[in-house]
Amino acid sequence: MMKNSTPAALVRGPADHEVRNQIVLAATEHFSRYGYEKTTVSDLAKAIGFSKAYIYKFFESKQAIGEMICANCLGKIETDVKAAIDQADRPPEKLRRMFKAVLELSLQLFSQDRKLYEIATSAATERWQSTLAYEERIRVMLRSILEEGRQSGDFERKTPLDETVMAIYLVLRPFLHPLILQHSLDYTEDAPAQLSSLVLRSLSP
Amino acid sequence: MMKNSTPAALVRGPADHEVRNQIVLAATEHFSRYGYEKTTVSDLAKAIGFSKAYIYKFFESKQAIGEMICANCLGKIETDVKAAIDQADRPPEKLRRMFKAVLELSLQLFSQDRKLYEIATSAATERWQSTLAYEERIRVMLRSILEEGRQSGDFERKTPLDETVMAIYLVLRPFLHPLILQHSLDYTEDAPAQLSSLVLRSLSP
DNA sequence: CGAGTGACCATAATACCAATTGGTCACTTA
DNA sequence: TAAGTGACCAATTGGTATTATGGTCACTCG
Repeated sequence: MMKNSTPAALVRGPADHEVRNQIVLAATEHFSRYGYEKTTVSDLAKAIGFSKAYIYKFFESKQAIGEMICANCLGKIETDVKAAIDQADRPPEKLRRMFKAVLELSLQLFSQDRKLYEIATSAATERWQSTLAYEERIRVMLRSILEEGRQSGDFERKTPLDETVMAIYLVLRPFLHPLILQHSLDYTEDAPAQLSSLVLRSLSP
Repeated sequence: MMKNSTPAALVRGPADHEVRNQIVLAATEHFSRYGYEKTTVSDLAKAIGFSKAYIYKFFESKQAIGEMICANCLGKIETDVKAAIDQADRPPEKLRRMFKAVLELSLQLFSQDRKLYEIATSAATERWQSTLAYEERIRVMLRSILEEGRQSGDFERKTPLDETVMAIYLVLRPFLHPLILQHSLDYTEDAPAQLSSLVLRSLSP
């Protein structure tokens, strides 16, 4: 099991350096092919033709490398979710798409990049920064849809915004959190539609 | 890991027998003190002064004994939730209390009977009958509140009842499912109030 | 016949030791 | 000095020999 101290600088040494990219590249390759646990830091070193010690000039720990890869992964999902939202122009539809996209993309990671999914699972379970940041960004997206909807008159304005954001986030969470998602597979078919409908009903002015 | 075939008779031999009760009693004691895994069938046999083989005259397997204890446990929660609901007289308040009670009681089991909680976790993860039945009973409770609320005019009547039941169940699930609840501890403070408010807003006619 | 069991089996858990692994540091070399 | 490393350590992990466990069955005995 890994440590998870709170502030912890994850990277060190030269911030923008060719070798850092090589490490990230090799790690992405290895982690997604053999898995995070099965990949040793020496493997990564060998892959880029340097010694293991040199890797630690760039990253605080193996977990730090994992966090980087995980952050990329979640960043990809976030971008795609944003794209899905942008395809709609009215807040209610945006919210529907957000639910649908979050679930589909998470599920896709689960079924197509199982190894990376395992990293995401560890990250969520052990509260890596990458996950915390991702969750926060999801809440921000949620809030901005709500704000837009309140402005446009699509959504009610009485309930405190923070509370609404949190409540909807809690509804979405089982399909965001990799570990929980694994235990919600039975419901992935209808959940996004049913839940976003429920949420939208609750938002009606 | 344990098997989990679908229909499986869990008990066998004489349905109502002194020894069966002794077994259940001893199992409750042992499981909640030492945990399900750490308790061997021989331990139970020793506790009631019979041989291990005799226990198998009453139960199909060790898991079957676990299911019985788990069912008792969940049955207790269900009863208490029912009691909490009955304290309110109007459907909206019933629903609020249901959310609150479900979370409080699950949380209580988690913090006070950790060992039994572990059985419930296995049961939920491996889909024991006891869990499936419990979940179904929760949905039934939900539905009856909804029906009452629709009849009384407190709740809207447009959305198909089944869909509403399912959606609300999905909202509640993270706090019902022992494994998921463990990963939702951060939210237990405000979740029931916020979520039941959201759900009630969605039910308003 | 029926309550109850000892002996038995396949598999799962455990205990144990050797090999790896994450991580550091003094050191080389260009 | 800065890029890069071999050698080293404490802690995990992997492999394995052994034990314990879930479960069955032919059998006893009253």
